[in-house]
Amino acid sequence: MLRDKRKKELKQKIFLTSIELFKEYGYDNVTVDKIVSACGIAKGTFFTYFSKKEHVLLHLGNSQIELVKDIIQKHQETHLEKRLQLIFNDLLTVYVEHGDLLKRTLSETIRSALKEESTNIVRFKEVLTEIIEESMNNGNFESRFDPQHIASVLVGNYFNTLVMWSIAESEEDLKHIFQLQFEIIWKGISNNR
Amino acid sequence: MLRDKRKKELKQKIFLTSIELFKEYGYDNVTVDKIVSACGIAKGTFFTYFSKKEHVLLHLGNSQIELVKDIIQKHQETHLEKRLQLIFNDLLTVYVEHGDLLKRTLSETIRSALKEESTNIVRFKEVLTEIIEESMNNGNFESRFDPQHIASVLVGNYFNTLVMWSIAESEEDLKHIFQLQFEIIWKGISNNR
DNA sequence: GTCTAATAATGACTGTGGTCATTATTAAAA
DNA sequence: TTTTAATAATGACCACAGTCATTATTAGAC
Repeated sequence: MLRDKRKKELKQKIFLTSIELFKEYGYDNVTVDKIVSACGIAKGTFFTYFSKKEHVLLHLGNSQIELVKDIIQKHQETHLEKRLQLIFNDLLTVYVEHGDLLKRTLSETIRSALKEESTNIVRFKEVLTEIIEESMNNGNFESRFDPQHIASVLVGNYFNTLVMWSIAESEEDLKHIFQLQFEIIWKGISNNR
Repeated sequence: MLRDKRKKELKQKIFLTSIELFKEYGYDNVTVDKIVSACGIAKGTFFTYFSKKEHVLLHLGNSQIELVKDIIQKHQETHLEKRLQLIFNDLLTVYVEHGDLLKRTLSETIRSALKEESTNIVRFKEVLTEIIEESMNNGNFESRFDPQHIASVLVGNYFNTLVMWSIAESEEDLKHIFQLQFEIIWKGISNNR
């Protein structure tokens, strides 16, 4: 149907325009009115596509999480540790590309996870749980811990790294810090005694 | 000075009244006007004490973090693992006491950490770093990892547990889940090979 | 092509967070 | 006690996110 196509296009247009403006002027300095006039639409229209202004950022976050599946497909490494490292590495890359918007997206992702539906983070955890179980079933990985909790710890560490890095404004490489912390976690996860 | 005492009292009054109202009606359903009329003050006065409505929640979060030092003093256990468990356990207790407000406080804590100053989480991490270093210097604890990163992983896991638990609305006991994940992390941290 | 039902766009309007110039209060100086 | 300078309280006011009754557009039925 033509209508559906147009809708997708318009949503995308609003999304891209918003992001562009956010990057240029900062989230707080961009009013919905500005977005709307930049798109050449009425204010109400914006809200038929994104019920809240913040939801534009969530859309950004979501599209990242959508990527998780692709990224996982991409890295068919059998060694779980290596595979996880590759996956997280790709995710961090995508996140960092959005520079300053990262912080805002990050807090909106967490906030929405805590408020409304937004299964976002939960889905992420589920996907990780799956590949951990898969590795366990294939005999490529052993652990005395529950895949659920392992996945939870991994996700927690991922977000923690992003948050801590953002706060610190550290010059240190994000991926490097993640690597260091992943090492600690991995030692805890794996069966090496 | 008399003035200073009154200021503290008023701030506390605004704080307590707000929290009470939030618990009764939910954060979003309590307008600043309502708080203000419940306190018998003018709107502007509210904002001389809390520059944003959300800052009331941060005050709640902060006062928790302030507790960290007391809690640490309280548990002078020499065995680091045990000591950390006791500390986190106390923190979780305090947090959970605020029930539904927990989620909102949590996301505001993270959000503010990412936005403004709010060294909150950073301070928490620093305090943990200190006691880890202390234990290392006393020879009570050995690890091949950097205290900074260990503390970071611990803090990450603490918040992660809270977030995941809040999202899941799990009936499972928060402390139990934390315990399971702490076990994983601790195995990663400690020198046992 | 016309009619109709469903869906989308519109923008005046509202509620609420937050500001700021003005007024009131206090602590200390004269 | 009076004066003065600093600080706090006030509430009319503003900006902006989000709503909703109304209008315009589209897809399909006939």
